[in-house]
Amino acid sequence: MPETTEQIILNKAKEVFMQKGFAGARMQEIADAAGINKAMLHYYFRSKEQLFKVIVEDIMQGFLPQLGDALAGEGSVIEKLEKVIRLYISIISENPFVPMFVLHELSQNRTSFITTMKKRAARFPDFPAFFMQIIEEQAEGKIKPVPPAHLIMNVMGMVIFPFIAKPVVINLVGVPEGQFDVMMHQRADVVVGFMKDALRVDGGG
Amino acid sequence: MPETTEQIILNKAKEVFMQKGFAGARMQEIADAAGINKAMLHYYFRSKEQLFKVIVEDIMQGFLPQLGDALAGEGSVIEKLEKVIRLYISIISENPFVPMFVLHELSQNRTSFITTMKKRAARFPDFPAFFMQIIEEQAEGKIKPVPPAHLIMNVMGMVIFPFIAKPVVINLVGVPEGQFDVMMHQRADVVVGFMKDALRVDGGG
DNA sequence: GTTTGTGTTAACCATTTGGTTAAACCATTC
DNA sequence: GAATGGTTTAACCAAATGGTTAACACAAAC
Repeated sequence: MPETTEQIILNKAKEVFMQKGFAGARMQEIADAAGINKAMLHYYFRSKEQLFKVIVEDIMQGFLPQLGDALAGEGSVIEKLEKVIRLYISIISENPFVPMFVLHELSQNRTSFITTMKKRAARFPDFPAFFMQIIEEQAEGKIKPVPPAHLIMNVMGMVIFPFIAKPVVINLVGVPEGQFDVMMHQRADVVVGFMKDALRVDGGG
Repeated sequence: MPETTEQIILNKAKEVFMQKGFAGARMQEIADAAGINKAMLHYYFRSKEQLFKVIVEDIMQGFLPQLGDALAGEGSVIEKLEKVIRLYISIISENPFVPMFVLHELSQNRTSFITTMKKRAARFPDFPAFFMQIIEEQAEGKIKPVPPAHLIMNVMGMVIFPFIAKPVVINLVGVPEGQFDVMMHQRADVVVGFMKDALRVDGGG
């Protein structure tokens, strides 16, 4: 099955946008990458903004529902957090540019994508429900009383930050480029362990 | 003492570059913000890249040495990490755009700033030395055996990530805008506690 | 009060960039 | 095989953008 032109554009545009950001990306570069004329971009997707929007939503569609699933099912808070950690490290490892891209564009609020997402997505992460569960387990003394919002910030930070900061880790901390991927491989276990140790209730809470 | 034109440019350019990134920033916008002619920008700083470079180095100069100091002095690993957490949350709170800016531009490696920094800076963070200390304390059984690089990634992730992800926290997690600043105020204590609990060696390690 | 040199401006320039147009291509339909 | 309609191309366009230039302001030096 030969890829359709539209698909080729979408894939290449995704690459370019993710690495350069909206402002840094050039329609000509996308066209070149896709091996087509620049006019085709406008034929299939009206404008740069339009193309960008489609891609952002496409990317988010690959991330948010999975988070929603992980938080929604059965299982204790710790089990769910472990699931989130392993899941996100895994999918980010295969899409290492996504976090920086999403967060950077979000910080420009060029996209009101979250509103868009919420509308269309069942399987949108239900944080209030998860926060409730956290509070309950903390009341039962099953886990340490870390404020829910802080807790998920801790976990998401530990998971996502290294990918965003890869150049810093390599150049500033001094981890060799090859070593980095190995580290990310071990990382799921490390973060899971760290999280469990931090939440463990032992002796005095 | 009236601000010199050069200083005004520097300050305004910093604002614009930090919020829009290099690619998104416009020389005209910087000129307008500074209340001067666009030609003045080139009079004082030759080119956009030049101006950008000066600003990046300026910003880094305000961050790296402090990290270096915190890691270098006396004190246990936990004490140093606590110092780092409190210090960085404090200075990032006052410069909330810096992390996203630095990390994004770094990911474009538009700047070889780290090389530049290393050359000129005494007080450049000495990670190898700090890693040694971590390994020693872990060998002595004072703290849990988390691989050093992972440990600082954990801490830096928990500290820096929330600022980078502010729009996500507000729109996705659902924290009200005003609440966010309050949370960041509490956050140093939360992260310090989380880190200590995770590193505590109790009963079985 | 003229010279001198820094600071400042308005006008201008070349290139880049997102976007458009009109014609050509080409498979399918009649 | 002519007509149809979606696809593709080359050429073009206007606006934006980084950068330059030549003249001007103006205080200090002479």
